[in-house]
Amino acid sequence: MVSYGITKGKPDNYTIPIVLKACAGLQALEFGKMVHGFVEKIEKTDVDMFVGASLIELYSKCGKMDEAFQVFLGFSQPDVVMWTSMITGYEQNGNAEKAVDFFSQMVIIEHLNPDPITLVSLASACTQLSDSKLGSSIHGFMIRRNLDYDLSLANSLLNLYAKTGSVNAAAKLFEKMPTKDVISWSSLIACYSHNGLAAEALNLFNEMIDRKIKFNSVTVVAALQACAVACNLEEGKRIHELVARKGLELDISVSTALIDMYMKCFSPEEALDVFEKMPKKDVVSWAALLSGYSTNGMSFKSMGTFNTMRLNNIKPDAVAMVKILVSCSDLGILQQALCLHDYVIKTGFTNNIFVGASLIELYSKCGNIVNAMKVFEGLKVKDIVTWSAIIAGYGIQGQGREALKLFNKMIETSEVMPNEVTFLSLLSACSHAGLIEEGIKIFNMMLHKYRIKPMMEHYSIIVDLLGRTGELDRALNFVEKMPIPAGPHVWGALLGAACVHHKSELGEIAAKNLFKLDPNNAGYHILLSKIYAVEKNWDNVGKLRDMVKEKRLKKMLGESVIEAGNEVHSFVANDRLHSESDQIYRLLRNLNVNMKDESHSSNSRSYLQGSVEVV
DNA sequence: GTAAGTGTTC
Repeated sequence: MVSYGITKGKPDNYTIPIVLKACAGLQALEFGKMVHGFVEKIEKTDVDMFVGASLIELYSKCGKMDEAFQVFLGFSQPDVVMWTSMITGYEQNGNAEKAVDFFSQMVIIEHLNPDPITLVSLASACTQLSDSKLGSSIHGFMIRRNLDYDLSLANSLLNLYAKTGSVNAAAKLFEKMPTKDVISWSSLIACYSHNGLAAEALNLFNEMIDRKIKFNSVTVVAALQACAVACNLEEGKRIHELVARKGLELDISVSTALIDMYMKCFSPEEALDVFEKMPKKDVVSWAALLSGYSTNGMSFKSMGTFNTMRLNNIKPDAVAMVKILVSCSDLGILQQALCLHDYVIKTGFTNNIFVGASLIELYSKCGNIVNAMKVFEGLKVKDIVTWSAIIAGYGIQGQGREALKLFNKMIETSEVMPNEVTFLSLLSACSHAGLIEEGIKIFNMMLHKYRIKPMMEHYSIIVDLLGRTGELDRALNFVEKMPIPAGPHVWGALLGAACVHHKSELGEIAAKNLFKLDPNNAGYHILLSKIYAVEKNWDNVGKLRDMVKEKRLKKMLGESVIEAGNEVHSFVANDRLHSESDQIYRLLRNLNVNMKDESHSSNSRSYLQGSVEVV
């Protein structure tokens, strides 16, 4: 310890917590341990609880919950603050279950009264666990104890509702809050954005501006996300100008959100412009750029960006890794897949379940199911995403029976429960392999055994399955009996089937619905005209062609890449539609948005030698 | 006189 020549006076129970807090803030574990030693030397028993709470905070901020618990055990009658310190510690170290456990012990066994701060930490733990039920009971408790005036507590509850998708509860709570700060406003805006309610989010943001309530970078990020989900370029540009005026543009999270917004609004040039103006770029901004390119059908450029990123000595995190694997999947280049897999191994992401699922997808899309299976089998932990990915993989290869076998294995040998996407993968596998009765059985199993409500995608795959095998009456009957109005993909599947089996009457029914639902899509007009052409009904063919011209419809452009020998060519194809498997994988990823960078090994630097070079 | 708590980007 440094001596300042002060010989009189020893640190006491007032000064020690201050020193410990400084250690916690600096993550200075060794120094903190010295202070701990000092405390134990002068106070063998009956350590002051203020000192105790500070010690718990020190250890938990340094990620040492076992040590924190040892300190806690040294007290026979810990008070609410000490209990709360433990709850907070577990929560902030990602062990929300333990946090809730401690809370129950404190209340049920020790009969201690939680205060607002205890409840804030408990609410954070519930958010981590997505436990909105427990959240509601916190809310009830809060009201009974007249604690609903506590701003931080209300904010953390608001956040809980926001993250668990309880939009109405969040909005209601916000309305009832007697005081609101920028966190309350930002949380509700983010809540709307994350739940796809872009108009509500932007309205709220504009209300803030109208009422001259100060917003910050967090608020702006949430508002930009709303523009991104709604593909609202105009509003996005307006917010861009606003943040530029306020000097928030150079905030790294704001610029990254701007890149993301421009990319999702299909404006890659503007996104690149923002990126290039950033004084400092981190792995998140690079990932936004490269994943944006793949969103815009420029996966080739995405791969190039990944290389530039590494040349700039930016180490990918698990999310960036997933993004680049997805770009490579879009291209379907096996040679690159092998390089990236090599890179994943060398950077120590092999046991990350999200990276694993993306690798399985990548190999499946490249047609190498053997390697996909090897990756799957090598994963220590297999969650529903990895199971669904391998099932979908077999489905794409047309190996429906294998997919069904894997599903049965999953149910028999693991605790993993199937979700919407698992069933989508299975149904798609059945459809590709022409397994009608199996597909129907799976669909019924989803409904009755697992009580999962079908999404539009499930309906359209069933229609596709029936249509593909020529069961057109059954398909139409199925559509008519759907509990929700059929969407464009359902009618599209029916139209496709009518086209294959030359049924113009059925094609007309499907097309009529499609023209209503998706009037600007040229593809449907062209499909119907193909049916007429087979019947040599040239009048109707002509009428349809005129319609397309009149509405100035164009088919969507998309990029494709072919691998020829050792060369890779990128070209623009004019009819690249998003395939079913793309959709399944996209849904699979979306169902797992709360991805955390867990297995990031610290000794992973760039190991790029010859064989690992990407594109 | 002293201890615990809320929202951000891929």
